[in-house]
Amino acid sequence: MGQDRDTRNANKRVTMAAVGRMAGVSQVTVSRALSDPSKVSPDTLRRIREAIEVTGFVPNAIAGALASNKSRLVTALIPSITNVVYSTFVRSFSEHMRGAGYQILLSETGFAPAEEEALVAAHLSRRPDGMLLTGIHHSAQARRLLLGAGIPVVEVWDLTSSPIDLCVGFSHTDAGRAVAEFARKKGYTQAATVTAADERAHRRRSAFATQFEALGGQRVARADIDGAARIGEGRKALRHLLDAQGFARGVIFCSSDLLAHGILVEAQVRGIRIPDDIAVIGFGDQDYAADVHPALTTVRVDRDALGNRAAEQLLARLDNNDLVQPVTDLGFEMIERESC
Amino acid sequence: MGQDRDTRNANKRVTMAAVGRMAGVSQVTVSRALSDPSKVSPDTLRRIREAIEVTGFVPNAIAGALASNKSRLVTALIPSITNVVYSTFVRSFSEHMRGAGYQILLSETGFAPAEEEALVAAHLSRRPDGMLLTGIHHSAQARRLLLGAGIPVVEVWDLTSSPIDLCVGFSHTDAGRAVAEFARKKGYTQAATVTAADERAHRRRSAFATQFEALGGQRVARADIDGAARIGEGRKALRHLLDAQGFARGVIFCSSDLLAHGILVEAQVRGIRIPDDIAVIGFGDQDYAADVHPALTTVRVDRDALGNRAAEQLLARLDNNDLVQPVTDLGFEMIERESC
DNA sequence: TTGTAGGCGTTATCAG
DNA sequence: CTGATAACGCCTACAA
Repeated sequence: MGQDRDTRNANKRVTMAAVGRMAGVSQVTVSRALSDPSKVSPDTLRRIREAIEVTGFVPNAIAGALASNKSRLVTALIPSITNVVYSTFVRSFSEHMRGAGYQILLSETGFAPAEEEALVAAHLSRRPDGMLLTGIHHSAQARRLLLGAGIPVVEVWDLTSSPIDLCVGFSHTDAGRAVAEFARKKGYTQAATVTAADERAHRRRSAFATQFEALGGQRVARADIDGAARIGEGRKALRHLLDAQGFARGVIFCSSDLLAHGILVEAQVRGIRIPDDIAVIGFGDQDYAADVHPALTTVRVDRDALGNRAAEQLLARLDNNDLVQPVTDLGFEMIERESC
Repeated sequence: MGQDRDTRNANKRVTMAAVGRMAGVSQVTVSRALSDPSKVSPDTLRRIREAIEVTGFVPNAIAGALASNKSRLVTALIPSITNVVYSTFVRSFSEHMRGAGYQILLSETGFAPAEEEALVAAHLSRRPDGMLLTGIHHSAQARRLLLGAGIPVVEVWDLTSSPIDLCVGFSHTDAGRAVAEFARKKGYTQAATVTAADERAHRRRSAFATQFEALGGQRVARADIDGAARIGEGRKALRHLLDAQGFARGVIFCSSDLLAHGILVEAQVRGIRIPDDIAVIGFGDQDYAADVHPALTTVRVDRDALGNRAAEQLLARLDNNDLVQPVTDLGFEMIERESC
C-alpha cells in the first residue's frame, strides 16, 4: 500500500496540454473542445475525446477559475447541517444551482456570529461567484467583506427590507402573530410557548405572546430550551410547564415540530389528552408532522420553494438579468390537523 | 440598487500586490507575512496588517492553490444531506478537518452510483487534497478517476478489506447478525424486518434473517420500503405486516430508528402493546431513540467517532505520517432499552 | 478551424 | 529580512 501510494503521488496530473499533444493539437483547442465543441472540427473533436478518455483527464477548475475570474462555485452558510429545516432548503438550492453548473461549498455556523464572520472570510477566499447566508443578522465585518467582494448574496429564512443584496424568506413576526390569531380563534385563552435557543424562534415566540395577549388571551407561560430542539427537550419542557408552572390547560406553541413531537410523547406517557386537555402547535411542517399521533397542527414554510427561489434570484443576478426582485416574501401557511 | 451593483462589480478585488504597495513592500513580503509572520520584521508586519485591515483584503485561495498545488480543500460525498445519519458524521469530519485548515465541499449522491460518478469528476476538478466517500461500492470509472487523482481517499460507513485507499466503518453484515442473536437470546421465535431502499440496509436485513433462522427462529417476514425512511413509512409497514402478512407477534428489526419510531406510533394508535405484543429494534441510536415511548432498543454506531477517525486517517496521509491504518473497524453496540 | 501570446494572483526558489 | 523571477494550468484576445 505504501508502495502504491508513492506511485500514485508521483503521478503527474494530466493537463490540457498533454491531452492536446496526444491528439495532435494545441492546448487551446482542447479547451475549446470542452467549452464549445461546435468550434472544433468533428475529427479533432473525436481525437481529443479519445485522448481524454485514455488519459483520464479531469480539467483543473482551479486554473480555469483563476484565468476566467469565474469559479462556478457558490458557497452557503447555514446554522446547522443536522437540522432538517436547513438541510432541506440547501438541497433544493444546491440542485437548482448545480443544474446551472455551479457547485456548492457548505459550512455550518452553529448559530454563532463570530463563527459566521470567520467562515465568510474563508469562503470568500475561494472566490465564489455568489453566496447564500441564513438569516439577516451578520457582523459588521462580515457585511463589509461581503459588500467588498462584489458578488451576489442571498439571505434566506428571514425577511428584511434592506438585504445585503437579495433576500428570500418570510416574516417570523408575522408567523408568530398568525399562530396567536389561530389559537384565539379556536377559543383558547391560555397559552404557553416552548422555544429553542435560536433568535428567530424567539422572535416568533415574542410575536405570538404579544398578539395572544392583545387579543384577550391570558398571560403566556414560557419554557425556553437551552440547546438545540430535540424530542427529549420537548418532553422536559412539558414537564416543566405542568409541574413547575402549573400550566394544565390551553395551547402550547412550539418553536419546532420536533419539540411539539416531544410534547406529544410526554403527554401520551402521562395520560394527558391532546387536544382535549392540552393543544399543541408546531413549526415547520416536517415530513413526519402528519404521521405522528395525533397529527400535528403546525406552520408550513415551503423550504423547497425557498431554496429554488434563492437559486433563481442568484442566477438572475449572475446572468445580469434585470428580473431580479431584491426581496421575496414566501410567506407561510397554518396547517390544521388534530393536535389543535 | 442597480447603481450599487454596478459600483460593486467595478470594484477590482484587492490583491497582495495592492496591499504591498500600500505598506511599502513587495507582493512577496505580504505573502510571507501571511504564511509565516516570523519571517517578516515586526514593523513591516504591522504596516502590512494595517493595509490588510483598511483594504479588506481577502487572500485569493484559488491562486494560492494553483501555485502551491495544495487546495486545502477536501470533498465529501454522502447519499443524503437531510438524513441525520450522514450529516452527523459529516459534521464531526468537517470540524476536525477545519481545525487542520481544510474546507469541505459536500455533495449528495442520492444513493445513485451514476450520480456519484459524475460528482467524483466534478469534485476532482476542484483539485481537492483528499476525499471522503460514503460506502465501498463505486463505479469502475469513479475508482479509476480517484486512483488517477493520486489523493488520499477515505471510504466510510462500511467495511472492506480492499479500500481504494482508507476505510473507516463497520460491518453491516455483523450488525445484522448481532441483532438476530440478540433477538433469539431474548427468546423471540418470530421476526419480521422493515427495510428502506438502501443497499446497506438490505445487507443488514439479509444477515439478520439468515442468522435468525440459523439460530432456530422461524422464517422472517419482511416489509420493504420504496423510498427513504420516514415515520409514515414505518406506520404503513406495520399495517402491512399486520394486515397483509398476518404477523401478529414477535420482533421487528427496522433498518432505521425512524422506521422503528413509525412502528411505535402505529402500535400506539392500534392499541398494540410494545414490547409485550410486538417488540421493536431500530438502527442508528438517533438522539431521540431514548426519548420516544417506549424507549427504543437499537444499534448504536458512533458517528462522531467515525467522522473524527476518518479525518484523522486522512490527515495522517496528508502529513505523510506512517501511522495510517488502512482499515478501521469501529464496530457497533446493541443498546437495550424498552422496546425489545 | 486552429494557434500564439499574455495574464490571472499566488507560492517556490534563488539572490541580495 | 526583502525582492526578483519563474512557474501553476487554464482562458481571453488576437492572428493566421
